[in-house]
Amino acid sequence: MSEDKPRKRRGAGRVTLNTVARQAGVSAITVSRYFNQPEQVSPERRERIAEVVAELGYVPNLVAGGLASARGRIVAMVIPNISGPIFANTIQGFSDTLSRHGYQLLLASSYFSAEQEESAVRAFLGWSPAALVLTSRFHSAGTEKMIAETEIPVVETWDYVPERAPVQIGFSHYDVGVTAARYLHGKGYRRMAFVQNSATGDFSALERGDGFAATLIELGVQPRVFVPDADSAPFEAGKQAMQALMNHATPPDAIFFANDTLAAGGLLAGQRSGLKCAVLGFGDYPFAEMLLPSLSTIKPPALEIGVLAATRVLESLGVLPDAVQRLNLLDCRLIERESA
Amino acid sequence: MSEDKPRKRRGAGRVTLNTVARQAGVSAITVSRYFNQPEQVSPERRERIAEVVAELGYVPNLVAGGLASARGRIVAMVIPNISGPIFANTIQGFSDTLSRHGYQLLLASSYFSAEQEESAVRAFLGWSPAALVLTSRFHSAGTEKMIAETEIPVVETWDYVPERAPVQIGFSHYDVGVTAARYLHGKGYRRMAFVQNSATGDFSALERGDGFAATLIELGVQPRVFVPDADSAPFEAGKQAMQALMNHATPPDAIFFANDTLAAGGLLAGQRSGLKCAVLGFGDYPFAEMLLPSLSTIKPPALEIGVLAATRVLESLGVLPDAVQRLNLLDCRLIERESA
DNA sequence: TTGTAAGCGTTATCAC
DNA sequence: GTGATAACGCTTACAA
Repeated sequence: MSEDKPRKRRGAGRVTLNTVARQAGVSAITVSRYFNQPEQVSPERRERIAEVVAELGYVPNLVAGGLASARGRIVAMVIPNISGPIFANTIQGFSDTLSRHGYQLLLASSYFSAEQEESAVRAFLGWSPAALVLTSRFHSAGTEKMIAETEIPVVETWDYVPERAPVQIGFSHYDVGVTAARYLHGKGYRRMAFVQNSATGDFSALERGDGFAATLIELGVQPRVFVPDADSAPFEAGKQAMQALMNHATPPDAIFFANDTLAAGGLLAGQRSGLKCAVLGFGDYPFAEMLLPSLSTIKPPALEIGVLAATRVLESLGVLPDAVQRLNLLDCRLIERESA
Repeated sequence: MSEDKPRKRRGAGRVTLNTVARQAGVSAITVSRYFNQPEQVSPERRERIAEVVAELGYVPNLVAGGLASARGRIVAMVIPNISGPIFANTIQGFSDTLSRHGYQLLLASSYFSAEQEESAVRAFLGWSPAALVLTSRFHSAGTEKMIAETEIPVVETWDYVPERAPVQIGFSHYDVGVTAARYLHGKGYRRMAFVQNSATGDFSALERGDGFAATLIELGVQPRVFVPDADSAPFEAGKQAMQALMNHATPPDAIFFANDTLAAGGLLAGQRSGLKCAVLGFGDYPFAEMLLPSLSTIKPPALEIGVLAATRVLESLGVLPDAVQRLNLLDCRLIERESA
């Protein structure tokens, strides 16, 4: 109303939708439509508004828009860690797919801690994101409650089990263990061990171990399991594991590590001390092909998970057309290199 | 007003500040204070409000708060890429430091493209973030205009030059090149080459090369520069570089690569074909110590950059007390391993 | 195709 | 210490 003295307290004198509208000689809602349903605005006005927007350098206030429409173009993701090589590709694929459609990524890491995940989810929900993406199906009771009650789409990544309610995009970690066991057994190895992840809270890694052990038993082989010091550095934990296992009276002839960093540690420890033992990793981290011997490993569909998660989110938001067939169970690929 | 029939159109029947206030028998603003300045609310009411909040599972709507106060607890960051080993640590440190103080991270990647960076910045500004963090000092004109006009704090990371207006947190890439040249020269090498990054748009890498070349010339050594195919995969580009350089009539005795992935490619190519050439990388990527020979490299303060950037942001927002001394120029450390 | 009026859920302001 | 009231900048609903 007070057009001559618009500065009140907050956005004092800022360029708003109304500024643009006045300048263009239209109403605010028309400018709003220009941005959101341009086809509903006549070409002449469209052109005029475009001019004014450029001239004034107007940037739509998405916070206000989000409040008014109760749906911001923002998607929240909680992931165990950002810097690890494994999830980074998922984030990248997710973020890129989102931003290609005008959505932004709100990100936090949980470090495999259910409490940290819960607090991140709580904070995120306050932004009323368009969707929420989590990792794995292991959450705190508080998180479960929130995702059960929220109305926004929730997607779980890096996991796949039949009975869950939220959409899941990933693969069965148990089956990865099965694949590893069959592969090594098929190569003729008979004394096999699994090395757990040193990061506590990585339940998915435990599942890989379970699948591995169960399959070996089926095949008539008694599996051994090595548990590194909790929360020790993975590379060092891998070295430690290799040394400990090879000191045994009947050392293994093949070891399946919970991830490639552990495997790299094992490989190097074996290499440096002249031990002969096949090594299989999980992750296909960028360095796997750089090692000597190069590391055989199981490659999870990290990037695809991110892209597909974003796609499913955009579908349920109506931004993308619904896929006819929703294939959310992805494949892991065994990559045979020199180490096993 | 219509308390008996609150469902209008949007947030139909949602738990809001008012719901809590009514239930607790106080006014909305008191509940608001309970969250933002709890010390201004009497202990009895505080307790009562806490009960109601828990009972109703109330989550404050940060979008509404952001609109009302014109400052959301959200910080935007644009980084060349998320999945690369080099920036991942910066993001991690940044995100963790922020969330420790109740701020959330809005993230996008630019792939070293000034256009993508600009479009990300434009989208982000619409969320009126509390601050904006970019990478390097190379931006499009549009981005420069926006950061000049915005009133929120802008921080540039991974760079440090004296004359810039925005706060910069990082180091001099030119000086990294100087360090590399002096180090290799000091080790007795005399025929040296620099391998550029295969990713176009990585101007910082070019600066490292400049510092390297200029210093070598000062030292009386003529530098050679190898330029890989534009946008080829870095690991392959490194192999290619090594092969090409070693095929020369007077092959180099030491090569400084623009980053560790390139260096790893070079190292492996040399290793596999029995060539003898010292290799120095940049980045200290996680695999550097896993290679055979292990990779000598220059370690940038990736994590520290993220933490410090967040710290500076929080300081300028008044969340953290202003540091007495603001040391924004960080050190790179040369890590001597086996390869050089 | 365009406009008017009424919120969205919170915080700033000012009064008590 | 507490509250009434008016924004914040936009979109929904409805009308023209």
